Amino acid sequence: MATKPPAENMARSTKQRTAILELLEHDDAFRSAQDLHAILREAGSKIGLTTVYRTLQAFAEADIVDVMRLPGGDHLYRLCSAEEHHHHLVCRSCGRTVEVAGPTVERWANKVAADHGFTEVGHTLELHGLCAECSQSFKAQ
Amino acid sequence: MATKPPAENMARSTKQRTAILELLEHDDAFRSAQDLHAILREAGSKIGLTTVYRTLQAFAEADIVDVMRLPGGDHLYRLCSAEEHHHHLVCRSCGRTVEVAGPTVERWANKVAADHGFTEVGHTLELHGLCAECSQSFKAQ
DNA sequence: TAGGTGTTGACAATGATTGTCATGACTGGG
DNA sequence: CCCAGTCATGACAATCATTGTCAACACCTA
Ligand SMILES: [Zn+2]
Ligand SMILES: [Zn+2]
Ligand SMILES: [Zn+2]
Ligand SMILES: [Zn+2]
Repeated sequence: MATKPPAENMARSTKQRTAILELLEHDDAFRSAQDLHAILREAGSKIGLTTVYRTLQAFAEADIVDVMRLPGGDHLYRLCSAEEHHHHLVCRSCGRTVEVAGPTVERWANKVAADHGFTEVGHTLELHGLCAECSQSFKAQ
Repeated sequence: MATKPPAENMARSTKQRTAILELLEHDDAFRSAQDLHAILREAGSKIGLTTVYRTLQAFAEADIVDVMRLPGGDHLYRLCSAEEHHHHLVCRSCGRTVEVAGPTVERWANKVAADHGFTEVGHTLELHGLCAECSQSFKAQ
């Protein structure tokens, strides 16, 4: 149950990985591989789409980034500060994301699972809505 | 905020829809469109894959079935008894599913969202583990 | 029973993700 | 500093669930 090995398959440090990491550091919303690729190309990088996909996957395995799935099924990535288990409150308009801990939920989940005889329980939880700012914009039509 | 119109686009009753519905009625696990299609063909039906997809979508829109997404991104469907909002406790080995209500979670979600100035909040939550039976099998190696 | 319309199914198209593999970029040792 | 040994990259092909198309069909009702 320990945290995964820090960097399973990230032996070397490269321009591409650095570039992606830097992008993520200046962004508090979840982004897709395609988005990041587009941004990097826009900025003049010759990075390949495949590389972006692979790098993001590696980051995810190493728990360097959090992954979330869009209703459509696409993967989105975000650099998260919290080291421990947490969930996300995402603005469905601008993408702004807040990390939230859910001790209440964790307890509830464990109890429910136990009550039904389940073991090895895990869970996925995500909150989505309109952030304060976007709520305003919408109210003002 | 009322429940969606019962049957937006399901004007007629057909053999295919009946067949799919019947399959779902005798199954308490989530199944994919492809699974259901395979089973129906197996049983001699000439139903088309496209039809299964469309029907399942329609059922989902009409809140006749619940949808869940696999880590890989595929859609799974299940006929649910509870009419109100609920979540799922799924066995990741055999797929057996239990419906659970989560008043605690609902309250928690609303509070967290409000604390951060978010409005129009919704959430997705799912529990997965090993059911009592599968836990046994695994323990017995 | 016949017509109007919702449905079907074979097939093509989509599009994000993954596989391939020759070429290029790190890094540690000499 | 230079080189070999790897690991990483990127252009391109391949997957594969899902969606789009559209002519042939099946409901249902008047
Ligand atoms: Zn949690
Ligand atoms: Zn916002
Ligand atoms: Zn359900
Ligand atoms: Zn089970």
